[in-house]
Amino acid sequence: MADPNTGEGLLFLTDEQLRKGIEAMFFAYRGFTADPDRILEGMDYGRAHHRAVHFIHRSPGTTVSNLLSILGVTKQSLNRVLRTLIEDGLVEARVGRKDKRERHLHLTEKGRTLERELSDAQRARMRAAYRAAGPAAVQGFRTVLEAMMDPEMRRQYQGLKDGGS
Amino acid sequence: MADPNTGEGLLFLTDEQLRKGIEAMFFAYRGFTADPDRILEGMDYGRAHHRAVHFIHRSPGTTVSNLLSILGVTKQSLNRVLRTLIEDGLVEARVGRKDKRERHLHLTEKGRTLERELSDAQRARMRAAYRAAGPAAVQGFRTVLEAMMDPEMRRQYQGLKDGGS
DNA sequence: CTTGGAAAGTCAACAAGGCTGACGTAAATT
DNA sequence: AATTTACGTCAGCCTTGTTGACTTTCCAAG
Repeated sequence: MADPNTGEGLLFLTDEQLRKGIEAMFFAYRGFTADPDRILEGMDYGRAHHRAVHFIHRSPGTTVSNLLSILGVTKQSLNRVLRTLIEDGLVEARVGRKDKRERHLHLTEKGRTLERELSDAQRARMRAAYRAAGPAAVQGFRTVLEAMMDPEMRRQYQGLKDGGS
Repeated sequence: MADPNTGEGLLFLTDEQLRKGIEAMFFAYRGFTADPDRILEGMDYGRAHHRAVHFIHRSPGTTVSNLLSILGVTKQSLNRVLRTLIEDGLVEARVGRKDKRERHLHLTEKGRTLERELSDAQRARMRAAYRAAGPAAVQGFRTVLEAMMDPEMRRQYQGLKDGGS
């Protein structure tokens, strides 16, 4: 056991352990999206609307292209979602003051109500999981997830200043 | 600070921390699926085929209904995927010996080749993340993910005996 | 002041992968 | 013999992603 590659220290890198991690991601993500999905079904909205509402809430006044790069979809795809949200009065698109080509996105009161409903549900599950796992586990959870992201996404994740208007 | 609810010990349960966890899941899952998606694009296959191949590999001889409950989709949806995999010679469906209604699913050599390519890519990212985060973080990662699952999924995740034939 | 190009929006067409409902068949179970 | 189970299939629908082509607006550089 002089060889560090055969020592106990690296047992967490075996293919079997990695497979368990992969499956954990798969099953956990299902749980992660289950509650908002349940709320959304019945309304005319889906997961794509949830994501848009979430990130507009997080960064009020964000522009369309900003949102595009966060969500990683095409503008046509986002536009379809955004249009219904604006038509239904959940989102307001304000023409930029400095650059009038830009649209700064804000939630209306109605939009904030939906956002709260969705995020309350999602946070409730998250909170239960965090509480059950404890602070040390949560720290590890965040560390591994961050290491799994593409560098570009990691930048999106870490830098939330944004804002503007 | 005699009240435990205001102590430092629960700071990891604030809404802000939970929001960070939610976004970490979102961005990490994108990274998680990126590499297999890249391999699959160009072939006639997608993420659904990957999932089927993964779980058939994990539990050779599993039945169709078994797979249905693991993947959580309708039989029509799974059938569309399974049919192409069988037609293309990646998966073999053997009629059950004891119960001839059942189809026991196995990967062919060709199927194993694709499985290996996909899981190698996915494991590579996972391994890099694990290595960067360290064993303690990995332990926490798994603990939190497990706590996030629906109870039913947790059972699927934990009990992998299965097998059959 | 003109113009090139970025930002935003729109139309059309298409694909993957979910879903429901209805129906058929073979085999096991009662 | 009747019912239930496991599986397959046809048809049709929805959401959410894609590409391509085109227009309008408007900032900024020449």
